[in-house]
Amino acid sequence: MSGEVKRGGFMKDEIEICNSTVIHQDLVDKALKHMPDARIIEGVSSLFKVVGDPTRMKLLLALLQNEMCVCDLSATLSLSMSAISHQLSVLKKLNLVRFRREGKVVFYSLSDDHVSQIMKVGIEHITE
Amino acid sequence: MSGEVKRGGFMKDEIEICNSTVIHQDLVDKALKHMPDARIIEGVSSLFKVVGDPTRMKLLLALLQNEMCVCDLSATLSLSMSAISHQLSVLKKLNLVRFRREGKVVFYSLSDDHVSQIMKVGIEHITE
DNA sequence: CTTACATTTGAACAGTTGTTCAAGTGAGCA
DNA sequence: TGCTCACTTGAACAACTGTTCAAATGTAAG
Repeated sequence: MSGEVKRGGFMKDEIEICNSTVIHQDLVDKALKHMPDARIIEGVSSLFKVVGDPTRMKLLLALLQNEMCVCDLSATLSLSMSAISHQLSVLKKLNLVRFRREGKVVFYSLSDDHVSQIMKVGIEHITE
Repeated sequence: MSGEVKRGGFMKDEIEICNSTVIHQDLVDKALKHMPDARIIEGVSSLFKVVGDPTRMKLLLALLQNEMCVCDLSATLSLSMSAISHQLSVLKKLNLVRFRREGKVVFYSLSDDHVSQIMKVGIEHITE
């Protein structure tokens, strides 16, 4: 279906995404020049993605106050322990929480204050 | 299927989420006391959710440098103009970007520096 | 009016996400 | 040893997300 002629008449193999002349090549170049490395963008956005979920944000906010066990968190968020545990494992994978076993109970806590700082900035900007 | 007997044999009508005794009621209370309002949590997490996508983050990073049109952004991110436009509409809905029409071209820019500050914090924490 | 073109919009689709349910660990205790 | 309990794990499933495609706007110019 409609495998038309592209507009291949150009000498440079240009990006076929924007199939017209790039309007402001200088701006594009400048934006690309200042664009952080792909890994950094990936890292930052996955960090934000984690806090971008209300459940995980509540978990982190709760742990900001105290070290807590899964059952406590379950009661605090009114969510099943399974759901909590799944989300905690996400936070674990991103190294945002630590855990410590004491008998049958597992206590979770924030692993550093990166997250709390980020949440603080977010809250400030929303509430102001 | 399998609508079995739950485990109804308990005397107190306790929270059915965490079907055992809440281990540390004091910690739960403290966490709940300091928990921000549901609206705030929702607002903050949706703000983070927006930046939690690499494409949108790149868009915002590009716009941090210059006001740019859709075609420029398309070339910068190597993504179709349609995809860019869809994501820009998400950013528009959250009031993170402004736009300005000049003839056939629409220029987008950051609507304030909330976002840039948040991205900066995120990048700092990842790169350090 | 017609054409060209930058952009927007809606439908569709695959891929991802968060929760639930049921089964599985593993630690303490009878 | 066997039971209870706090927690974890895997599968399943509905809901959501991001991109693509095709069609629609809206503006400028012929």
